Amino acid sequence: MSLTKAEEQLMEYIWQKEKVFMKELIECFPDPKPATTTVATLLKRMQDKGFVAYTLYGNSREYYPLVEKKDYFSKQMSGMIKNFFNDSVAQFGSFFARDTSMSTQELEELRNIIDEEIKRKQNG
Amino acid sequence: MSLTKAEEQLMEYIWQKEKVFMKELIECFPDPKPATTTVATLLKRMQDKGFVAYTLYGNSREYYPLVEKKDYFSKQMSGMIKNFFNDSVAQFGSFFARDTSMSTQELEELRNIIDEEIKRKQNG
DNA sequence: ATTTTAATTCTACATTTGTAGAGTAACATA
DNA sequence: TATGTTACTCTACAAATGTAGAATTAAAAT
Repeated sequence: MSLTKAEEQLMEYIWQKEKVFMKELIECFPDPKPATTTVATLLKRMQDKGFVAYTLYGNSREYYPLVEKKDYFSKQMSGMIKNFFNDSVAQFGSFFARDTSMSTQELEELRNIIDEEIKRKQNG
Repeated sequence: MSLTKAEEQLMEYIWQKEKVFMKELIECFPDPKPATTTVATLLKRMQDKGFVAYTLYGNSREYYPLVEKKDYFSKQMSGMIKNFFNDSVAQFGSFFARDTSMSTQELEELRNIIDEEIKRKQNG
């Protein structure tokens, strides 16, 4: 199962904070901030889906993610790559380099990252 | 505005075919195929959203995309990058290289693509 | 102990999305 | 031209989503 838009937004704040009480979460939102009940509903649904859990402190809960951002994101990416690029990561990469408006500098930075990654994989 | 999951699936077929009649679209789906009315509804909504248009041939319509796949996809990516990577393409690239399960071969392929792209940009 | 405050649950409701039946219009053909 | 065929529109409806009021519970403050 996957997060909806509203849940995803909230999840992003949770990932940022690592651990967080509802009150703090609401403060993360720009005005107009959602009602506490709205956030509570989303948190509930996210628990049901297995994305967050909490530790009880007194009467309030400190929420934390059960799914890592990178795993969630990877899954999202896989989905897109599957749908749009015939399940070929390379085809996607090609698209990404060509058709995303990256500056030369950004491209070079990316190439360096990839280079390092290749080396890292070759060594161990 | 953006496409829903079902619309996106349909759009993918339209992009593949470039021009297509509803009948052919339905054939694209795996069994169990959706009812014609279902596809018709989706096509209608997609027209309203400005994603497809059609040419009339007799009493039937040949649909074609108004939005290019790469543009649509770019926008999707931008959204994700904005949400998950603080609007930094490089940060995304870094994530992509490190945390997506790409083989060394795929990474090398990607590096070559990026290299070419850098050269292309430097020349003209 | 009583009041205040804050978090959680229950319930609700409008909107969006996925899906399709029934009816209608137009075309093909006997 | 009557009849079947196909595509489209209108309408409908269940499920998912975004949002939040009312009631409840529990902690905190006085």
